[in-house]
Amino acid sequence: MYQPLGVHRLIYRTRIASYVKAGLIDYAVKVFEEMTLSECRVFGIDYNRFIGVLIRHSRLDLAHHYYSKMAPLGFSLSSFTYSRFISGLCQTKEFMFIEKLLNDMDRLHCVPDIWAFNIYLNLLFRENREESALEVFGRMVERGREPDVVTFTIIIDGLCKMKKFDAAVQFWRNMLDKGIRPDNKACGALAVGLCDGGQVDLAYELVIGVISGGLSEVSTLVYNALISGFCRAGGIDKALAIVSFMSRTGCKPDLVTYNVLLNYCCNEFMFEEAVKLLKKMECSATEPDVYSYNQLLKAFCKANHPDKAYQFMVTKMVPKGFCDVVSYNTIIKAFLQY
DNA sequence: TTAGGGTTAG
Repeated sequence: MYQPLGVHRLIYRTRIASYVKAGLIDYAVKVFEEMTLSECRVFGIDYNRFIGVLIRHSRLDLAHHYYSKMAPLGFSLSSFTYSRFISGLCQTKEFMFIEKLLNDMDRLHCVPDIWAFNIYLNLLFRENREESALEVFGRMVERGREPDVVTFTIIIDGLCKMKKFDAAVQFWRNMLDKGIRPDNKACGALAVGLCDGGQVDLAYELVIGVISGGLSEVSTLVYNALISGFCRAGGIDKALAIVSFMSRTGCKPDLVTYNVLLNYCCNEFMFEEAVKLLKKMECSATEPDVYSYNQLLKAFCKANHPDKAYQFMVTKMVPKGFCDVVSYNTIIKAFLQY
């Protein structure tokens, strides 16, 4: 009986769609394969849709396979599918193939979307391929894809981790010049990054600059990074000033804020302040944790009072279940040195 | 459907 090929094609498509809907990708693959071997023409759109499905289901090898089959037929993917393909390949770190897809897109004059670029940039920095990352950034700008706050955050974070602070700050300024408002994550990347590298004053200047300029609102984490940075650099006054500043902006100190300050007091033999802080915590909604108690334990030991430390441990820490390997190591070391 | 992870101890 005569049946036009269009009907066959429709049947194939329907079968594939129902298998995909049911999550039976292997069956869908079989039908697609059958379709390509049959007499009906398989169009670019069929490859596009099916490769899209394979990418969504993380079947990247198969997606690769069909991509190489479709190219000689003169078919190409849609810009959307190319972008999803690149994003997917970032999970499997297939750099060579990503580059091939980028070049293919160039030839077709289509540009990956912002997600594909950001995901790729992030991968390159995670793999310490800073030079390639900056090249990709240049390529992105050249092709007219405007970087956004996520792009800049990835770059700033990556550069700080590589200790390239000047370059990171340049990108921060570049972002502001473009009128992009740094959000909490962007401020976090810069604050944490610069403080880790000992550039606390610079971190403070840049981050507080955008907050007091009304450009950004940040979370406790960002303030904590700065507070901790100043405590480590011996700038307790600045640290305390940030604590009152954050409270004024409606951002309450949390457990980490208290612990950072406790840590400072205990290292600097400011025993009374430490006890006061601990009591304040015990009375507040922010109850101390094992970290907090370990700070006090350390303070007793540093003051050459392992006996008092032991008392503190037995009466205050053990009943609350707040003793860990750090507590025991601290006290054992103290008794050995006593 | 699609992304940025990062603050405190011995």
